[in-house]
Amino acid sequence: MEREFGVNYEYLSRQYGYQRYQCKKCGEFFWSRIPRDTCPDRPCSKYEFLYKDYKGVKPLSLREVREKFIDFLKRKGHGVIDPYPVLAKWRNDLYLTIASIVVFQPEATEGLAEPPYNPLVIIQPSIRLTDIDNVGLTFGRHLSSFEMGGMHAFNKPGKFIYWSEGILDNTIEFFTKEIGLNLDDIVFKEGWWEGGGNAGPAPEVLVDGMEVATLVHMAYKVVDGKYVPTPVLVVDCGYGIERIAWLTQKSPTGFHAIYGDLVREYRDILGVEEPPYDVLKRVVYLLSDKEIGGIDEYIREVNNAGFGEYVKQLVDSVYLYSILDHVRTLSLMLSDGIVPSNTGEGYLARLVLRRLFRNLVKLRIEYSKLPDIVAELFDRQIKYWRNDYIYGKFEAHRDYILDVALTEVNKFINNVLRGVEIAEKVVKKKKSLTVEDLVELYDSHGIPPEFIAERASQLGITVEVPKDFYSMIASRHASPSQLVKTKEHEFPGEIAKWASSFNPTRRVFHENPYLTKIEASVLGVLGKYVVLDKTIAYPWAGGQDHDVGVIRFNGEEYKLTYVGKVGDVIVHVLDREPVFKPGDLVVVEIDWNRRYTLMKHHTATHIVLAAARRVLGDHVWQAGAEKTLEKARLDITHHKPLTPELVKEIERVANEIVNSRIDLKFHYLDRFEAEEKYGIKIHQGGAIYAEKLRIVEIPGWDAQACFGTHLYNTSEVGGIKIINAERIQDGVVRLEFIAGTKLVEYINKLEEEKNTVLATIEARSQDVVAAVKKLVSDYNELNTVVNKYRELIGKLVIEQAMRETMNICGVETVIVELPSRDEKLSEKIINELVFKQKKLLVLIIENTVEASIDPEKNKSLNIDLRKLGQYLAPHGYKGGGKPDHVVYKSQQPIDKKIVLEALEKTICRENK
RNA sequence: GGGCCGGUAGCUCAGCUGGAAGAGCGCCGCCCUCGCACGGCGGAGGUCCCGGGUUCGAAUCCCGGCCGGUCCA
Repeated sequence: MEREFGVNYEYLSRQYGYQRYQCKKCGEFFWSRIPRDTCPDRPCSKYEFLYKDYKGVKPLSLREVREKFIDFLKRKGHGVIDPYPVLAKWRNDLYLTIASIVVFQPEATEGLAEPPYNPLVIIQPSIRLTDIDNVGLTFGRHLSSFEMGGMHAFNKPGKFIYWSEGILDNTIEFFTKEIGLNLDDIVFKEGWWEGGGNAGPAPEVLVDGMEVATLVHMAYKVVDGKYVPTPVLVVDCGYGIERIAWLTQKSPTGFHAIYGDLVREYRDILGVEEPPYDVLKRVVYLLSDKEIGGIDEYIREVNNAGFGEYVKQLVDSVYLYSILDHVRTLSLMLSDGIVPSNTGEGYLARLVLRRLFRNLVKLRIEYSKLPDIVAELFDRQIKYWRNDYIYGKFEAHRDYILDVALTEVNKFINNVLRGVEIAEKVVKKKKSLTVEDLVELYDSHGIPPEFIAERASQLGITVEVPKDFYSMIASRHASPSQLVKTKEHEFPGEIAKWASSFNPTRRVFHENPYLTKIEASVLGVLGKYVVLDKTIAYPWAGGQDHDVGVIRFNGEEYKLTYVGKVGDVIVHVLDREPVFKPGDLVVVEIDWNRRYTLMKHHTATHIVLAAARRVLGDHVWQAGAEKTLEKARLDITHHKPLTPELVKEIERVANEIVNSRIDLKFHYLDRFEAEEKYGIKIHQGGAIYAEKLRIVEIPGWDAQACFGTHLYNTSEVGGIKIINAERIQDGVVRLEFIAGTKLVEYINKLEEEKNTVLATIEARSQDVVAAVKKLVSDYNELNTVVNKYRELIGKLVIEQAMRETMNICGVETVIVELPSRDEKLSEKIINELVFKQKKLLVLIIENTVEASIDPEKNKSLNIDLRKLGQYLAPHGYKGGGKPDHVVYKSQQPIDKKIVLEALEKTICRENK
């Protein structure tokens, strides 16, 4: 199998004179034209390319590398695909585009749909955050986002494009003829690639220490840990566009090659000094075969290399590079519509944002200046990439990018300020910080331990941050779960199994959503479950509620209580077991009023989404939706809560679409055709993997892959009223709305509520506002009066109590009885009698008796009122309290005599 | 989707081993001052997120929910 599907090294040897060698350092095998002891890959080799004199290589900019790559493969018969977004909305197992092949998975790689061209070439910006800590430290080898030059072909039985020989020919021709390298410079290292359920041999293309391409021969599927040949042999070759540019330019770092003048602009903004050109290049060279785990190791290595005097510039530059990188990655993410959030892909954006901000802090940028600096950095980057093939789109999303950056930087600042407070509190309280404290501060409050250590040292406390801190965090979290679980209403296993044995049900509700009655023949019956050859009953799917109705047979009528989907088979659930059998003809009739409302709500949902995108921007995606008889619900991504004005504006635009009387269009297209025609925005309801997608189009406004039943014209919606708009989580706003005749029901309900309010407050006029205002002012007036009476009664009660003061064993005691609870009155009485007059107060209200004495006074008296309990308990009193304040409760009305006796015993014995 | 932290006066928060709801800032009035600031005295302002439970008694303990934050997928 290896030989059949594998890399044709034999061809490499015969055609190009390569021979196999084993690296004496790492032991791996590689192919070279000239004898070599070691492979030209780190850590076995340094970046030799930095100082090598390539005769035929001209320095190429990023753009030139891209152009050469595309033009070359175009000449070799490859069709050109424009870059896809980094937000992988067509996949439900990935958030971000991590490689060019991701664009074509799974439809093209599984043979479900034809790719747009075959073979094809694409320059695909890809995001990989796993190595984000290394960005900067490796001077350009690691980037959080990079351009992958993708060379792809899909070989199917009967349609062979090219395989290993073609891969090797193209690669060698590109690097020699287009880039100008000598064949002797190019080495192929044997490798194996595995990911996303696929695998295959994957030689790495190495040039003097730099891996410039990986040639994945995707030939296997991984099924239960075993390699199974794939039906489609996929050529998945990725060329590192940035690395190639760096190689040809031989600039000290990859960042110089990518960002050119922007490096200097960022230096000026951030006040970072440039290390001397030769020093920088030398350090990059010397460190290029080292594995550098962090900034401390880096400093050590710089010192070891003898460049200690430049350490500050060199360290600051690492942060600078990482800042350049993060700003570009974020601009990409935000341009493609990611909304920062505490969950999902939004969290990945926030992760990069927070790292960017932390790096700025490390460059000693003051918090107060952070917002301006951040805005400036994004602004410069957007300008730098103006009109660029890949990043030119930044400019169109400038407002959104800057808005998000500022929102997030402010959140970050608040978070840090709050974090410092929390950290200080803990430090002050405990005088020291344990590792657990650090973990909690980071995990629950997002405060990095470095920040705490710094703050603590200012307070004179040393805090040790363990080296493996972040892996401790990782181990604190549970093992990873599935990325996305699509919610489907599920039948019991046996029913699902039974249903899936039938042919797909003909979906007449798609052919004509206005049919209310149809004759169909029975294919299968299992208990109350029925499968027909065709149906007009819509199943629970795509967030649209199922239909209800009846199925008739021979004058017998069965209620259709639920309709569901098992794959392409539609299952009808009846109220009881039917008498009809497979082969019988039945009549299906649906509840049209319900269906029509659901249709209106569904079309309204597409309209509201279109309106929200128009009003708020392209970053708005559907994050969830549900259409029921009562109302429709649409969750959209947006970075801020919606103001009432914005909600009104969305509603206005939505109704404008209704009034424009637009005919909807329905198409069946494969994914690539649909994306080509309508863009990635068709994937609103999550990815659907199918040969053909059903596209519902509101021309000029919206097009999405959708299973639901829709109106033929927007005007049928009648009208749309947004009844609720709330933020349901960070980055997601929920809109709830109703359409059509539901508006009347809604208004009727409001009217009823209004009338109920009016009736309850016995208003004479129909003016609710005036009536409620009057009610409130009456209430306030009444309160004022009650307060005055409370004042008066309090005074009277207190006066009477004072007159009736008793002397119990030398303690001045007063008894007050109140008919009912009034917290404010009690408070007043207690304040006066206990704390000012220094009496022992017994307050009897309903079934409770409360005794209190001023704690100050009690210091000399030394009475423990809790002793009352001993004497009261036999009479069924329960309670307790503090020495100077107790409360006892009885089931019966309070008997004053019992209380007085208990009090005497308590005080008199106490004082003896 | 999961873990963790939090929700108390207009704001920032304390109180959380159950027992009379607090501080600072802000607000109102008075004193001091030519006036302001500072200072002093007095005052208003509370559904202790919601619901249930345990208890004589819950801001505090238990259960459920809502909301916010944060980390990780």
